[in-house]
This record gives sequence, structure tokens and C-alpha cells, in this order.
Amino acid sequence: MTATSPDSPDNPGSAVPLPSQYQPADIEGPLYERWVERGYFTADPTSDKPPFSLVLPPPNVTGNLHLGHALEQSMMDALTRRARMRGFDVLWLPGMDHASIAVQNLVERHLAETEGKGRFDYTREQFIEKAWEWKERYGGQILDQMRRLGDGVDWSRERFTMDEGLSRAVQTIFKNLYDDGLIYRAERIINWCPRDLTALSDIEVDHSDEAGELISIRYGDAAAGDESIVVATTRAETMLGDTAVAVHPDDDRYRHMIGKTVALPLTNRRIPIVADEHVDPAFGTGAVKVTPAHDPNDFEIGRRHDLPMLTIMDERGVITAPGPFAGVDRLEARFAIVAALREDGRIVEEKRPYVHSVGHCSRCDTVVEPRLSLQWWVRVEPLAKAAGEAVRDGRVVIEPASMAPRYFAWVDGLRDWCISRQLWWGHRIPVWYSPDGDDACFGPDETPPSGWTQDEDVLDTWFSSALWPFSTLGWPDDTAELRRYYPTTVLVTGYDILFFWVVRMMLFGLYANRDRGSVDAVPFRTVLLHGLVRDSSGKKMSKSRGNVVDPLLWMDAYGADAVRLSLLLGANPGADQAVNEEWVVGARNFCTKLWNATRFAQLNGASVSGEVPTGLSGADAWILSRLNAVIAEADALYERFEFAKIADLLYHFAWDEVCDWYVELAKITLAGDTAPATRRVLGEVLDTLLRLLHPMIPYVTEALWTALTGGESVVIADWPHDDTGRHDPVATAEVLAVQEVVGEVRRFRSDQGVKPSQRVPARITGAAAGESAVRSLLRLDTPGTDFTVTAALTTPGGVLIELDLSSAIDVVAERGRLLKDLAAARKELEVNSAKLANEAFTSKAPDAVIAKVRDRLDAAEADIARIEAALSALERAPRAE
RNA sequence: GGGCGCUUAGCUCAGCGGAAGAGCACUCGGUUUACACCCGAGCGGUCACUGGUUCGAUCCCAGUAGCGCCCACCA
Repeated sequence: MTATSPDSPDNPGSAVPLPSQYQPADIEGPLYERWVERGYFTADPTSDKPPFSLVLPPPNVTGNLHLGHALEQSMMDALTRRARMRGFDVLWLPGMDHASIAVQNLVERHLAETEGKGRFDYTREQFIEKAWEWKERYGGQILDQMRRLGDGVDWSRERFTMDEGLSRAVQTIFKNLYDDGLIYRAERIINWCPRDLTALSDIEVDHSDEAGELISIRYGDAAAGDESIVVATTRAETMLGDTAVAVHPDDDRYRHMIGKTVALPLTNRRIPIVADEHVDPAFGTGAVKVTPAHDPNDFEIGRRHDLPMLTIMDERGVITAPGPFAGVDRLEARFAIVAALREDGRIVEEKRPYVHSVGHCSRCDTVVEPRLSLQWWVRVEPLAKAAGEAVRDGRVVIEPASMAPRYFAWVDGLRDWCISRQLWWGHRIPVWYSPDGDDACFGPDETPPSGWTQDEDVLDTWFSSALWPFSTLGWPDDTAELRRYYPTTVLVTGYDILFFWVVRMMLFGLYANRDRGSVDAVPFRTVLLHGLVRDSSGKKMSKSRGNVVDPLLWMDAYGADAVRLSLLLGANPGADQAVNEEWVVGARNFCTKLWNATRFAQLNGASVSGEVPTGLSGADAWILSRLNAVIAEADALYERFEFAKIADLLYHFAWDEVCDWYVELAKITLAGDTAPATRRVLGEVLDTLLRLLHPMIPYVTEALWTALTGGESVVIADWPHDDTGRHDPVATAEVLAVQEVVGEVRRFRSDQGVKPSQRVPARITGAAAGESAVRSLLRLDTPGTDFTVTAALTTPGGVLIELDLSSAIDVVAERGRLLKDLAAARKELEVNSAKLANEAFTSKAPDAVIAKVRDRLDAAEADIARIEAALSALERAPRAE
């Protein structure tokens, strides 16, 4: 911190001159620490302010900040900072997820590298201890990165999904669900990762289309008198586990074979031919091999026909079926079996290329193996029904609404959720087994009888994340936090984890909090979904593409505010956004602009206290009028979470109106009699603007606001409220007229190559209030005795400007421009008079539209007249050569 | 296979029934009570295509063509 730094704690309550240059790195770090120390971000459950609460989607403990986090957190920070300024007691609760399978994989890799050992070289307890060590040492980097971004989270309430309290919540809800019959254990086909040696839920499996081979194999042994039947498969190795061939019951080709048996090639095991509606007669040969233990469809067929379920490979995907293939890996076995079949002459069509969808473990990318296995499940149907209703009846609002169909598609089609994982890092399933094979679920305050052993499995990571909005507030206890902050006000997250996370919080939130009544059982009142951050050409960022941007590098180069603003400028509801460094540069430039505008105000003695005087100059009244409108607009946009539009609105108001027009106009009045009023208005405008921008760019606004106002912190300043008394149509019209005249003359000068600095005598008629401003901005002199009109310009507002350029003007260029304008005006006249002449239009269009057309017609006529006048004046001008 | 969405200026995107917009890029000019990370002036678009509805369509409807995402027990 430098001696001149505006945030120097040595100067509370007094304005300090700003350094002449904006250096984000100099201001950001110290400010954040000060905010935290002063407790600005700490929620107060005893407060009499209304609550505003949200939970941070807990990043993986292994995580690092990426641009998606930066966007999400910028949105949450803007919402909470604004809420705080509006007088809410804000709780933004941070924390991390233990990320069961991801951490276990990382720890395994870490141990392999550092100690050269595998997972099973440790006991369960040893491994878990290693995982905690790893978590303490390497985890949680993202929290420091969040501080860097400026997130106003309540660090005193930080949580971790494996904390004691949260673990208690997990065990409690498990027990409740178990007792209610909503958790059960069953043997089914599940997704199995042969590398991680665990079950996976459906959404932990990524499908991708891959080129494979569809191989047709003739089943049946002619020597044994079988009629042959041809089946097609992409997974020949599962043949070893076939226990039937299925055909459609109405398929005439095979009807006569139903109930007979055929010999399975290679093993000669005899299997029945069964009829099942599931079979599509039009696909392939219309006959399907059935492997109930290794395919979900076949499992169902097997159940319907009471077929044996033959497991033919172990948990690592190695063939266990007796015979020549035993001990061979599943993928090698496929080739070996195809080779054997080929030798046997059983392959009918060989190597027919076939693209099909193959499931991969979302963590390690290993091809998933459907596997018959005993797992724990959540019975989802009753929970999902409630989750659907809560959104349908509006207790929970999804923003943007266009995302709701995705939610319903998921909730309405949800299948039972496999929650057990054969891992060690995570919440262990709270079910114990007696030596005699009895089992029982125990809650956190219960002690299982001695001699009972606990289930070996842990819960899916998403099980504990699903409790996040209330487990973090102390559930199942009836805490002050839970009573005050649940339901949370809003959940901000990406649409990509709507299914993973949002739906599950709905399921468990509604269930766990059902005693609170249907309205207050919901985990959040609004779900705000943002899009994905993509690279500059709209491509998804991924390590393999090499286009991942580290937000910290951008923060180093341009400041956290610039990164936040550039992301918010692109944050249209629910839509993905492409970002690149140039935009961050642009956002940084905006911060610099603000810096300089505030310096200008400071250098000119802007004042921020006392009533704003009445009887203001046109410019002063106009900018207050605009400021008021901008506040109202920003408020309306915040209600709709339109971050991009809010950012755009404030960006353009600050730059185009305040800096480009108001500051320039103020330079004039600051030199005159009304300087005190302008100083006050200048202070009012900057003070308010900085407060409006603070939620989005907290650092620079804090530095500037404290320097300008001498206030303690903009973080705890009031959010501006609009004051309709400041609307001033007269001043607005006046400034508009000035802008028209100035624009017209500037364009003329530019076209004519007249230097902006060159002083030009001019006569202005028709401009009532703004003439002196126009003269000053344009460096126009009052006409002398030798005044000669060499050019005449008019504006749509009817102001005439006659200029003495004291030299010949480029008549050809000016006439060209005027003729272009004339043509446009005539076209306008034509279009609008045609409309008014059209009876269909005048009889059906609304009056307001017709009135507008009339106005435009009148304006076009006036334009034509003034342009023609200017043209004839041009003819009298001295000729340029 | 099902569902959703997109196609607007060179690029990234707003607008979604009544005069085509922004940022960046580009061109020209510029040391003026802050700011060259700046100021001023410009250039740039049959709003994917074809039909329809309407007094009026970038906007609504239907179809076509590209592109993207999500879901799915495609043997």
C-alpha cells in the first residue's frame, strides 16, 4: 500500500487524492483483507434486517478457479453486494465438496508417485488418513483464488461436505429415507468402472459415438439338428454369458422356433429361444442374443423370462467363464472370440463397421461395463414428483424460464438412483450387519450392537451435495441459521449441473424440510442458471484443446474488476458466452476511465454532501435526470438477473453520457457563476455511479468512492434509489439540442478537414439555452464585423449555424453529403406518406403508431426544407479548388 | 431415436411485430481542466434460405439447409 493509497486506514472519513494512474494490483489485495477484517461479509442471524441468503456451489476440494467459477461468483457477488447495500442481512455461505471419486483417484495417483504403492497396499483407515492429509495440504486452493476475485462470502461459516456436522446430516437423512422405505438394497445391472472398481450412477457415465463392428453370428448346431438363427452383436465376448436368444413374438420368420433351444457356438451350451416385445424385428436379423448379467436390456428380458444370469467376468473386466478365454481381459477376449468364431465358420457377416454409443467413466474414461451387482438405491419417484410440483406451481422459479423444460424432462423421467460406491473416501453407508446376516440402519446418535460390521461402501458424492442448502445451516438441528436463511433466496449455478445437483437438492431439500410446510420446504426460491464460458471462437474450453484460460493470469494483468466486468458484460441469461483477452482489456479500460473521471471530479472540488441545489444549469439538471432513469432501469434489470444489460447500461451511461458529455459540459459551468452547483452535481453523479457499479467491480469503486467521499466503505454504503423529482424534460431537450448542433458541426468539420482546434466565427440562431455551451465545446467565436458566411448548417431541431471558415470550403464534398441526406429524407417522406395513404394501415394500426408515422412525415418535410436551404446557401459559398 | 436451442456488421453478441444496435477490429483526423488504457468523425448488414399470416415481419407460423447442446436400455 502506498502512502497516497486511497484506502489508507490512517485517513478514515476524509477524502485522499487519487494517484494519477489506475493500478489494480496496488488496490485490490489490501481492500479485500480490510473488508473481511471489518466483518462486512459476516451474516448476523440476530439482525432485524430481512435475510438474503445463498450458498456457494461447493467447488471440488481439488479444484482451481476457472472462468466458469469466475462468472458464477461474479454474479453471486453482485447480487449479494447489492442486497447488502439495500439493507439486507446477507449470508453467502462458502465451502467445498469432498469429491469422493475424484479425490480418491488423485490420492491414489499421489501415493503411487510418492510412495510407489497402490490403494490396496493400505488399510481403509490408512488410506482415508492419507486422503485427509492430501486435502489439508493440496486442497482448497480455490478458496484463495476466490479472495482474489473479491467474493464477499462469510468465511466464518465455511463448510466442507465431510465436516462432522454435515456428515451427521448425511447419516440422519439416510436413516430417515431408509425408515421411510425410500432407500433399499437390490441387485441390478449398474454401470461399473473396471478401473476405479466402483459403481457409477447414470450421470457419471459419458457416452460417445464410437466406430465398432457389428458381427453377425450363426447360433445353432446343425449336427445336433438345430435350425440355425443369426444374431448380431458389437460385444462378442458377452456371448459366453448368453442364456437365451430373443425374437419378437409376431415375427413370422422365427415364430416356429420359439420355445426350442439352440446350441451356443464355442461352448455348445444349449439356450432357449424366447419371445419378447422388446425385440425390434426390423433391426439386424430380428434375433437378439440375451446376456442378462452384462446388459441392462438383457437383464430385463432375463427377468421377464426367468433366465439364468451368468456373470462371466470379474470386477476388473477379466473373463471368469471357464474355458479357453478365462483370465483374458474383456477387450482382448472380444478379438479372441471373434477369431475363434471365424475359424468355426460361424461368422456370417464380418467386420461390418458400426457406429454406436459407448459409455465411459466420467472420471477416468475407462469403458464402463454393465455389471450385475448388489447396490444401494434411492427410490426416486415420490421425491421427484414433489420436486416437479414445486417448480410447476411456482414455489421455485427457474431463471431463465426457457431452462425449465430441461428440469422437467429430468425430474419426470428420473430412475432410481444408485448411491453406493465401492470407494473409501466419502460418507460410509450407515448400515450394519450382524454376524447372523441381519442388517439395520443406525442414525448418528445410535450405537450399533457390538459385533456388527458396517457396510463397506460409501455414498455417491452428490448425496451429500444434495443436502448443501440446509446441512450447512445446521440441519437436522433447529438452528437460528436454518430458521432464518432457509429457504435460500437464490441458487446460482450453470445449466450443465441442473441434473447433477439442482434436481437432487430439490429431492432432498423438500423431503428433509417437509415439516416447514410446502412453501418453505424448498431449498431455494429462485434457480438462476448461467451459461458456459467458451473460448474466443465459441469452442468449449478443455485441456485437450489447449484453450483453457486461467483467470488468475488475466487478473494479474488487468485486475479482478476487469475480469469480472468482462464476464458480466457477456452474461446473458442462460446463454453461453465466448471470451477473449481483448474484452478484458476493454473492461480494464473502462475502470481506468472511471478512475480518471473521478480524478477529474476530485481535482475540481466535487462535493458529496449537502442537498443538491435547485435552479441548476441545463447540463446539471439533465445528468441528474439521466442518473435517476439509470437507477430505475438498473433496478428493473436486476430483478430479471440481466447482468449483461446492467453492465452495458452502466458502461454506456458512465462513458458516453457522464464522461463524454457531462464532464465536458461541466468544464464550462465550473468556470462560471454556477460552479458550486456543478461541483455538487458532479459529486452526486460520481458518488451514485460508483455505488451503482460497486456490485460488479468492487475494488476500483471502493478505492474511488472512499477517495471521493471520504466515507468508510462503499461496501456498506446505501444502494441508490431513484427520485422521480429529478426528471427534467426541459433540460433534457436542451442538452439533446446541444448534442445535435455539436454533432452536426463536428461532422461538417471532419468532412471538410477543419482542425478541431481551429477557432471559427459562427452565428447560431434558434438555439435558446445551449448556445454558450455549443460555442465553448466547438471553439466557435462570436462573429466580428468582417463575418462572412461561408457555410450554413441546420439541425433537425431547427437550429441554424452559419460559419465563417475564412477560406473556401470543399463544396463538392459538402454537396455530396447534403445530397445523400436529402435522398434519405425524401425516401423517408415517401415511405411515410405511402403508409398514411394506405387505408388498410390507417384503419388497423394503433393510434400511437399512426401518430409516430405522422411525426416522421413532418420531420422528413422539415429536413428536406432545411437541407435544400443548406444546398442553396452552399451555392453562394466561395468555391474551393 | 427423442428433446431443446442457434443462424443479425470482419469477430463475439444484444434486439424478437411498427425507422437495423453494442463492444472489439478497420479508415480518417486530433496534445482541448481527467483519461492515447484517450478524444472526434466515419466505413461496414437484401437480420441463413423458401413459403405463409399481417396494414406492416429480423421478430409470429410452416418447411429447407447448416451448426450446437442435452437426454436415451441404437442388440
